[in-house]
Amino acid sequence: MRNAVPANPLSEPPTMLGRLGLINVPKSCDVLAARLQEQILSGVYPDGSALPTERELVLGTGLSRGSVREALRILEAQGLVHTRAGRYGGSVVSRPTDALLARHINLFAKGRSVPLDALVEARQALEPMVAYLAARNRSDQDLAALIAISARLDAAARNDVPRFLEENANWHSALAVASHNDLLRAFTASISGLMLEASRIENFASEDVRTLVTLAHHRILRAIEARDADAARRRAERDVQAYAKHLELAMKTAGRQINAGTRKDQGNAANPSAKAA
Amino acid sequence: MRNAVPANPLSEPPTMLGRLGLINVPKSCDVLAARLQEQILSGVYPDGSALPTERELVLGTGLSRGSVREALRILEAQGLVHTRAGRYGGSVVSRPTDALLARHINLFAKGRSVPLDALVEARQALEPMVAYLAARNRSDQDLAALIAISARLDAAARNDVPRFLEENANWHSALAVASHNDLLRAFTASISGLMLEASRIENFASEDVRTLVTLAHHRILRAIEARDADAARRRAERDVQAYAKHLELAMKTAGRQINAGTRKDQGNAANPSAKAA
DNA sequence: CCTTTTCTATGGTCTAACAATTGACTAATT
DNA sequence: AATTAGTCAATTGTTAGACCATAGAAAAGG
Repeated sequence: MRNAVPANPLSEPPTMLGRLGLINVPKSCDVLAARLQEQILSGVYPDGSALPTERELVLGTGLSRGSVREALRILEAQGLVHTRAGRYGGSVVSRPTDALLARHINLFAKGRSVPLDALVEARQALEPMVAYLAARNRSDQDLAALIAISARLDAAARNDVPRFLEENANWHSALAVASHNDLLRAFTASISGLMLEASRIENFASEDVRTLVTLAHHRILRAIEARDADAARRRAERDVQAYAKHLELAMKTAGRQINAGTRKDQGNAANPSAKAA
Repeated sequence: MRNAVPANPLSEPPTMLGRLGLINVPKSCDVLAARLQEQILSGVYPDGSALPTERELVLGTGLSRGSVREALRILEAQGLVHTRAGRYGGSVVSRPTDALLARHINLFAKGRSVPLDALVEARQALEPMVAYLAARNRSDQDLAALIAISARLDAAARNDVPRFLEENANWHSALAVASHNDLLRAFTASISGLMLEASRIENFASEDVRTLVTLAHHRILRAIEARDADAARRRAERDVQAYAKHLELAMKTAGRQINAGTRKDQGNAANPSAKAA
C-alpha cells in the first residue's frame, strides 16, 4: 500500500514522495489538550476561571467523555488546571507551581541519570546570581527567614547530620525566595532537593564540610543583610567553588560516579500491582 | 454527616478531629501513575523497555481501562513513556527530552508571566558557566556547529533581523550543547526560546545591539576554540552584563514591563500542538 | 438564627463494544 | 527468487451508556 493508486500513470516517483514528510496523526486528547492550553495561555481562560464542564466539552468538541478526560489529565500534569469533584466543581485554571516545575526537573534529572557533577555545576552557575539578587531584592521577611534557618543550621551542624542536610537545602531555597526571581527560585529549589537526596545517601558531609558550609552561609547572610549585592555574589562564588573542589576530591577517593537517579531501594513494601512482566 | 457514627458515645470531640488533618482521596489514575513512575525511576522498567499492555494493567490493578489510560496520559505528559498503536505497540519507557523540559519551563514562565528581567537574570547566571564548560568540554563537532551558526549570524546581522534573532537563539543553544551538561542545556534552550519569542515581538534589536552581540559571540568563540575556559567565562560575564544594561535602558524608555507570557498574537503560526519530537 | 435534610450538577469509575493501526505472516504475481 | 499484495491478530484509539461519590446550594425544620 505504498502508493494509493498503483495503476495511475500519474503516480509520483519515489523522489516526489520524499517531499511529503512524515504525517503524524495526533490523538484526539492531545489535540484538545493543545487547544485548551493555547486558550489558557492566551488569556481566554484566565487564572482562576473555570473551564467548561466535561459534558460541555463533550458537546462542544464532538469527542467522547473519555477523550475529554484524558485531555484534562494532560493539562493537570502540566499544572495548568486543577479539577475538583462535586457540584459546582470542575476544572479550574491555575498557574504552574514551583513544586510542579521542580518535579519535572527532577524527573528529567533522574530519568537521564544526570551526574552529580552537573548538578553542582548548575548550582555554581545559579548561586552567585541568586545571592546577588537576594541582597538587592530581599524583604525584611526574607531576611528573617534566612536568619531563622541559619540558626537551625548551626544547631544541627554539630551532631545532627540529616537535619543539617535538610536545613541546608532549606537555606538555599530561602535564598532563592529572597531573590524574587520565579525562574531561579524554581531551578534552585529543584537542584537543592536533588542534592539533598544525593547527599543523604552518599554522606559526604564530613565535619569540615559542615563547618565550611556554615561559615560560608554566614558570610553571605551578612552581605544580604547589608544589601551589598556585589559582596554577596563574590562570596557565593567563592564558597560554591570551594564546595565543588571538596566534592571533586571526595568523589575521586570514592572512585565512582554519583547520579541524580539513585537506583538503590528495590524493597517496595506495597506491591499490589504485580502483573505479568 | 460530619461524623460517621453520630450516636456513638465514643465519638471524638472536635479537638481530636483536628489532629487528623485533611484526608486527600487520590484518584485511581494518579495512584497508578505514581506507582508506575516510581517503578520506572527505580529501574524496574528500564529505558526502552515495554510497560504491560493496557489490558494487562487492567488485570493487574483491578482498575478499568479508562483509568489505566488516564494514568498513561499522565506519564506521557511527564515524558516517561511513549505510546504506539497497533500490534506490537504499547507504552515504551523513555527518558524525558530536553524539548519536553523546555516546554514545561515555558509553561511555567508563561503561566506565571515571568518578567523579561527575570529571564535575563537567569541567562546572566547560566551563560558564564555554560561558556566555561563549553570551553572545557567541547568536542570538535560542537566547535564546528558553533562556527557554522556564527557565520550565519554574521550574515544575518546586517539586514535580516528575524533571522538574526533566530540564529542568536541557536547560538546560545549550541553553546549549551557544547557544555555537555544536560541540565544547563535544557535550561538554556528554554530561556533562549522564551527570549526569542519576546524579542520577536518587542524588536529591541537595534543595529548597535546586533553588532554588540556579534562581537561578543566572536570573543567567546575564540576562547572556546582555544579551550580557555576562564577566558570564556569572563567574556560571557562581560557580554551578558552589557546586554542586560542595554535592555534595561530600552525598557526604561519604553516605560513598561515585558513578560514571558505575551498575550498578543492570537493566530500563532507556530503549531503549539507539536508533540514530543 | 442555626441545624439538618434533600436535591442535583458535577467529576470518578466501570463495562462493553467497535474502529483504526500496525507489524508479521502468507499467498499471488512477475 | 524477488517483489508485491492480501490477510491476520494484537494492540491502542474512541465511543456510548450507565452508575457511584462528592459537595455545595437550597429547602425544610427546629
